[in-house]
This record gives sequence, C-alpha cells and structure tokens, in this order.
Amino acid sequence: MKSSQKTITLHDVAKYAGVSYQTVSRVINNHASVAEETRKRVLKSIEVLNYRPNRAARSLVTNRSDTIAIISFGTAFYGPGQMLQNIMQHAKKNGFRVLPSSLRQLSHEDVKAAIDELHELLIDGIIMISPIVTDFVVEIGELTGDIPFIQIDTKPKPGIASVVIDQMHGSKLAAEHLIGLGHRKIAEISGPLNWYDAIMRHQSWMETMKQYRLPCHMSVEGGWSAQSGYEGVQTLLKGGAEFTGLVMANDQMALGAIAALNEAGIRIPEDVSVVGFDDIPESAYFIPALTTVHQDFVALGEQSVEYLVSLIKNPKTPLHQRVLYPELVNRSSTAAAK
Amino acid sequence: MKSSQKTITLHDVAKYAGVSYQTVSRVINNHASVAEETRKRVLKSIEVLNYRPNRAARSLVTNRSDTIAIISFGTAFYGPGQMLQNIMQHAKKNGFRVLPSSLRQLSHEDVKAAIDELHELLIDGIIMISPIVTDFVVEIGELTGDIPFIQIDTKPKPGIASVVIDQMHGSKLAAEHLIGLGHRKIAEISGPLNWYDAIMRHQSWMETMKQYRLPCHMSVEGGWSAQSGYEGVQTLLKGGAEFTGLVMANDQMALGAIAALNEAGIRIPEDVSVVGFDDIPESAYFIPALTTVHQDFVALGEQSVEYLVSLIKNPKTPLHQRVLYPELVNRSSTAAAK
DNA sequence: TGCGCTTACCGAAGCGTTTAGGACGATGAC
DNA sequence: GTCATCGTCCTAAACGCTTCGGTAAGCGCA
Repeated sequence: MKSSQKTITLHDVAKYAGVSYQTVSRVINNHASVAEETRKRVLKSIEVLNYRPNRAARSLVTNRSDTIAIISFGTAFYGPGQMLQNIMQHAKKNGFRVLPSSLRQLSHEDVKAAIDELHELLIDGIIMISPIVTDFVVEIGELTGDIPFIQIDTKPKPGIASVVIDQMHGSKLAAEHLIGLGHRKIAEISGPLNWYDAIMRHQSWMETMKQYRLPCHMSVEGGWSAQSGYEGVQTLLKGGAEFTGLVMANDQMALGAIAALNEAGIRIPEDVSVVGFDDIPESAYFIPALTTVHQDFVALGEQSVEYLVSLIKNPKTPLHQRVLYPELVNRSSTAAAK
Repeated sequence: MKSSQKTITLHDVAKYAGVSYQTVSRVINNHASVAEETRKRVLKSIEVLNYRPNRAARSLVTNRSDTIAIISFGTAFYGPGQMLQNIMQHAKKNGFRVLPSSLRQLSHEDVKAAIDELHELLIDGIIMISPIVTDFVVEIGELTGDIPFIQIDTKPKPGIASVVIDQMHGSKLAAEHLIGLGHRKIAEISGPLNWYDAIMRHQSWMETMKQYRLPCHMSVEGGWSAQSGYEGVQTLLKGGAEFTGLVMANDQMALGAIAALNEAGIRIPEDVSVVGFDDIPESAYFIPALTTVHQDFVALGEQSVEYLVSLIKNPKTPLHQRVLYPELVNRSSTAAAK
C-alpha cells in the first residue's frame, strides 16, 4: 500500500525518454512519423514508469470514449439476459467497452434519463434491448440525436436499425410440428401480451391454426415464469379445455406446465405433447426432455455489435433490419397424436 | 436528424443566464453561496439550452468518475449472474454507474489487464466476483493500488474486504436435513472442485458426514450443468453406489440428477431423496418439487455495494468480512428414509 | 549550390470542467 | 463615519490529453 503516488503523465514519460510529450502521444496512438528507435525508447519508458493514459483527458479532446451503451430491460429473464451477455462479449472483442444501464421500467422518462446520461459520457453508440411494446419508440431516434443506435428484441420499424429473431417463424415451427404429428386440438399459453416476443408468438400461433382451419380459442396469457406455466395449465383444465398439443411461450413455463399436467395425471407425450421456446440448457433434462424452439443469441449478439460498430465507423451505413431465424429442436415431449 | 449541433458548455449557459461560468458550476454541484433567485435563473437556462455537463471534463479535474467496476467471472452461471445483477441494481440506487468487465479466464494477466484499464478510467471502486480458486489473490491488492476494493464469492482472506455467503453452512443444512430424515447412505455430486463454492460445499458435506460417523466416499465431481448432474448420477449408479440420499451442488445439476434417476427407475423421494442448492425460481416446479438451499443474492448485492461505497467515502473504514447465511427450503424431493 | 519534398520531431492551443483566491457591495457594530 | 464581516459572484489556473501548424535535417535532382 504505497500512498498517493503522483500520477504519471505524458510529460513524465516524455522527459524520461528524452522526447517531447507530443511524440509520446503519437506512439500511443500508433501514428506514423515516429522513428522505430524512438518508438522503442518511448515504449520502454512507458513500461518502466508504469504509465497509464488518462481516458477522461483523451475523451475530453476527442469527444469519443470507445464505449457503447446497452440500454436494457428485463434482463432477469432468459432471453434479454442472454442478449446482454453476448453483446458484452462481442463488444469487447471489437475493442469497445460496454456500459449497461438497465431500466426499471420502459417509460419515456426512464429512457430519456438514460440517454441523457449517456450523452454526458460521450458514448459512441447505443444498443437498446426493448422487449416491451411502447408507443414512444419513434421518439427514441430524436433522443439519441446523432449517436448511432440500434434496437434489438423489438418490433422492427422503418428508419430504425434493428437486429431481431423472427418470433413468428419460431412459433409457426412449434405449431406446425404438432400439427404435423396429427394434433388437431392445440392449446397455447402465451407470454405476457405487452411483450413484443409474446405478441408475435401468440399471433403466429393463431395464424397458423387458422391456416390449417383449426380452432384457436384455447389460449391463456402467462408471465414467463414456471409458476405462470403451472397456473396456466390449471386454468385451461378448469375451463374444460380439451387438447392433445400444448404450445408454451418459453421453456420455464413449459416446466411449470409439465408439473401441472403431471399432477393432473396427464401423461406427456402420450396424452399431451408439449413444445417450449428458447432451448435453455436445462430443457434437455426435463421429464420428458423438452421439444422446443432454439434461438441463436450468440449470433444475435454478434450481429448487433458488428452492425453498430459499422454504424459508428461509417455513419452513412444504410439503416436496415437484420432478421435471424430460430429452429425447432425435437426431443421427447412431443409424439404423434393418438 | 439535425447535424452537428455545437455542444453547449458551461459558458453558454452562463452567458444565457447572465452570470459567470463558475456560478453555473456551483449550481450544478449544489454548492452554497448562490442566491436562490440566481439559482433558479441558471436552472432555467440549463433547461432551455438543454445543457448536459461533460463527464470527461469533470473527471479530468476531480479524478473521480462516480463509477464502480465489477470484475467478474462465470456470470453465465446462476450464482455469479445473480450477484452481478443485484450489484448493478444497488449501485445505481446509490448514485454510482457500473462498469462490468467479465474475464475470459481468471488468470493473472487477465485480471491485471482489467485493473489497468480501470485505472485509466478513473474508477472509484472495484467489486470482484472471483468464484474460482487462484493463487494470486494476494497480489490483487497491489494491482488495485489505492482503489477501494472488495471481493465476493471467494475465500475470505485477512486484509481483503469481502462479502460472502457461508457455503459450508448451506451444505451442512442439506446434509443434516437428510440425516435428520433417517438417511444413512448419502451420496454427493459436487461442483467443479476449482470453484470456491464447490470446494466449501464438498468439504462441509464430508465433515458433516464424518461428524455423524457416516461414510463419505460416494462423491462425484460435476460441472454445474444439468448435463453434469445427469452424468454424475449415471457414474454413481454404474459404480454400484447404493444411496438413499443425494446432495447436489446446485439446482440445475439436481434437475439432471432427477432425470437420470427417473430413467433408472428410481423413484424420488420414495427411493432416493434429493437436495439441491441455490433455490432457482424453477426448482419449485421440478418433478418432484425440489428441496434446496436458498441463497440471498439480493442481500449479497446490497451488502457489497453498501460496503464498497462506505470504503469509497471513507477510506479509513476498517477492512472486514461480511458473512451471510443460506437457508433450507423444504419441498417434496426429500422424505423419510424407509 | 539551390530548390523542393519528405521525415521526424516540437510548441502551443484548446477540449469543458472544478476550485482556490479574491473583488465587490451591503450590513452591522463601534 | 469607519472597519470588519458576510454573502454573492468572478477571474484564473489547472487537469492530461490530441492536434494543428511549423521547423530542422536529410535527400534527390537539376
């Protein structure tokens, strides 16, 4: 514990190396026009003095911070949480720091406050994870000003760059999987219907059912948790619903559903086939192993960062939507209808 | 999309309000000696001009950033992930920004690189989540220099401030719960034994078994995942182990274990009682509902931040360890031995 | 030799804040 | 009426870095 070592600056290094402080700056920033020998001498001095550049000073003059911000909501849930993780990882690979700020609620004030703060911090770009439907998405463009900005896990809107996973496609895969197995009576427990993903999956389930001329009235709204899946099944059963296929909005809910069906003496997949969504690592160890829809969050993170970085480096990069597609993972919780 | 609006500074606000820039600074920083009327006028001007202070400039002169860093490892796992989440939340409440940097590996180089970077950023304090046993913990104190620093989820060491959950206590609760139910043949599948938590739980299980004069040779090392729990049980069974109680290192592993036992025709809890660890939200919906050990990650986050903040505000705060205790949650995966 | 070009380096200015260290009136005590 | 005191505000000097313009030296070419 040495105390109050005076911080060493560019000048100290310069003096030690016998050059001007400006030359040291060039070395640090890999500029040309520095003789190889001088460069080495400077690098050596930096090492010896254990010099660390002061980012605040640099930011002050460059107006950049090599940092991208992630404004997120709902990261306690699997999907948004995975997105956050993967974005952080890929941002680092691209040489950017990440500054996450998770919102308590997806309100205009909270978003504005968050973006205001980011302005103060000279953020280079923003990725926003906004899984909940709001009516102020359009204004966000104004709030961010000219900071490059992309949205993920949300409803694509023209004029806003975004990277999304096609939820409708995923949900359709799930429904068609059951239909293909001969099921005709298919129930659904959706996610909370103010979440973009939940709405898309729900709509797609309905459309698919209609497309095959099957009834789509057996639907209950849940809340992403295992508990809500459990209760959702109870609601369906109490309401007298008869079904041999069950589409769940995510894997946790599927777990709860399986527990409830089990308690009611309904066998899976003999009596009812269950499909989940997300493909969490645990789903292969449910009893029975869960058939589910896999979302590639790694690719989502990769694409988001890559796109944002290109937006930062070249502001004229055209705004567009990038769409990824989920896939069905077939396990043991589904079987042919009797 | 307006282009290149010149950034407004303290001076612009001052000019607009008809005061000096220093007065504006005082208003922003809530200093005394500003007449109420002047203060209002300044605030008004700030609003009108949509002024946002430049944090980099402020940091440059104050040498602070109101930011605490979290150096973490293994946040993809439930425990560390929860810690990170809760710390971020509580830091925000305390008026601190959070800058997470997750390490690829818990090596000396990676930690040094991370801390070096934090030095550049004028970080106010560091919380380190280091769940893996390393031999360089001691040096960390040197690396951080005089930046306040606390460790969590690690082996408490004298001279290093830390907040931890007593893993040995938790594991003892699990084992004693089974013993109390009359079980004598108790197996264990531990976490990876280079993780601090795993070691503590494993040791404590052994000690507890010895304390009750029970054999403690039935133990397999796992890897935190459901898969490893599944495989662990298979290993035990193949090895001819006979047990009526099973202590798992976490809930995901317990899920895998249950699946494996199920496949082997072993009933839970009739034939074997299973105890998990963590109390993840889903564990209540396992089949059967899982008896497990609950860790209070909210409290852990709260305590960590509070302690670090006090360390920042008053560097003379004495270094100590804060220990929290887990609790047993009794559900249906355990029953009296036959 | 003189010209212009390149290479390697330097000095100075400025980024937007905070923070001493005063200046200036107004106030109250003597 | 004078002097000290206090509240309010201001000027000036940093903080550590990048970058613009400039200079001296070295080189080839006529």
